[in-house]
Amino acid sequence: MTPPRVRFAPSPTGYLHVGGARTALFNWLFARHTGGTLVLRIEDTDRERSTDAHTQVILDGLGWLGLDWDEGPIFQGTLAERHRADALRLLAEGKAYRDYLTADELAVAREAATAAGETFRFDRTRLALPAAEVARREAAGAPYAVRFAVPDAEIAWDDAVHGRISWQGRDLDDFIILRSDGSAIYNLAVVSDDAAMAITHVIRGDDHISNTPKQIALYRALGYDVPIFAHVPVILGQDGKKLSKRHGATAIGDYQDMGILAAAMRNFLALLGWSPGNDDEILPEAELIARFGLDQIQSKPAVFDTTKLEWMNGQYLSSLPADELVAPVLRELTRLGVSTRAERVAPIIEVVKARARTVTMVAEAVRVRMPGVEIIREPKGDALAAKMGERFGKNLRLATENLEPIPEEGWTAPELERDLLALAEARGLKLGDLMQPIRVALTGGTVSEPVHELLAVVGRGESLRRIAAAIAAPG
RNA sequence: GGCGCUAUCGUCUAGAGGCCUAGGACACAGCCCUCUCAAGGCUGGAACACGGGUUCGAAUCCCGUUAGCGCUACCA
Repeated sequence: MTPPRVRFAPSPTGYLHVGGARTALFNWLFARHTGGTLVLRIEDTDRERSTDAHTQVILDGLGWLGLDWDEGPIFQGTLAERHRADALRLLAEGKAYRDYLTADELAVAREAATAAGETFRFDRTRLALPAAEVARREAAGAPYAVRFAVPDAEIAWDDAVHGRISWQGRDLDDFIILRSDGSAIYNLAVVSDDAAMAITHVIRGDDHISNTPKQIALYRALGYDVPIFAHVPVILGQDGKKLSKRHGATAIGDYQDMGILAAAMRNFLALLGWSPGNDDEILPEAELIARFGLDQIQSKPAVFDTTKLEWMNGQYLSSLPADELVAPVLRELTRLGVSTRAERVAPIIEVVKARARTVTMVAEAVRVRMPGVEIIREPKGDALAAKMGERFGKNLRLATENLEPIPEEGWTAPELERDLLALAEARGLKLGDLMQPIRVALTGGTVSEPVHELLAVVGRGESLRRIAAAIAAPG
């Protein structure tokens, strides 16, 4: 069996939507799983709305997700001649016909039908102009559109995700394949391209189901092999409506900005509408590729759950080595206006990553642990100081007395832990009463990694300075 | 309106006639661990849209109803 050829064909009329990204991911997983070829085709035939900037955003988004392609990007705009030739061939073979009706005349007919409470249908016999009028317009060189004569027969296919889907040709209008300006309409262009590119599996959004019978009719009329279709359901927002800007982040770039890791995004998107068949949730790239299959794609739409995405991101944050997080964290720190180096940041990431759900949270935690930065006092930190009253400052002074003698070389997590534990023991202090004030002094808040690790990562000088400041300016 | 698609916990899903008094994950609640918070562990509440069939037996097959969504362009 020859390896499959699939394609991802976005329109550069906007950013890369999560739905589009998932379609791309499914195509990519299928290609990688089967050893097939993924073609990237940019469908830029809508000249009004297509822009190079959008194309770039889409390419960037795919790159961020780690999705690569084997052929392309091919710009559909450059293929117009072949589209036209296919349409003209259909015309020559009598499988399509000229329609001299102008767009305005068509609109009038449509309105009339709607006003009469009827369903508007393009009726070949009823709407067609009288022969004399056709001849007159033809002689005058009037522009015409080309309509495909849909055969009155059953059009059915075995969809890889939905099973058998069947339509009656008579339920389809004779649709236009060539505009009066000579350019091809989407349905024809897609068929022409997919056939020319020898695409074997069309994996695309559910919203194309109703285009499929038209396209199959076109494949048949043109004598091309009909590919296998796999229609992937749409992604919905929390309210069950199609995911849109109203729901907040929908562009793939938004998630990058939110501090989502590409690996987590990929994993999450894969599980949205696809299942490996068992209870596994965390599936690294290789696993995804190994287990992916069209038949495990869900046939109903899925609601996008940002909370679960963040949970998954937290899982990746915890398990990924700090080294792999340095780049995204550095990127985020730059956005926060902090410039630093990888060597400084890596050890801090190591101790804070387990507690974070997003790269943004990691970056913020890293920032707070760097010398000379301003500490933002959190309400909980103040509340603790207030609750402890005098003991807050007293315990901090006690801690200082014990920590100050520790030399720079001894300022390590194990050493500090031993020292702090001994102090609490000696003074009969509850561990929390000793540790929490230090935590508040160093971070402003009540949550962090274990205090000895925190002290180690912040460093001797900065730690002592922050504790002193907290003693001087209590809650 | 017509045509088509879909229907398991709040959400993502497992389930391809008996293994289902329906399993897992997120979220939620409680407990454990613990200097805090995460993580982790344990426990709990929570679903087969409805109605008919078929069958010894149905979440699983068929039909209908309801609901949601998509298309119905000289957009893609």
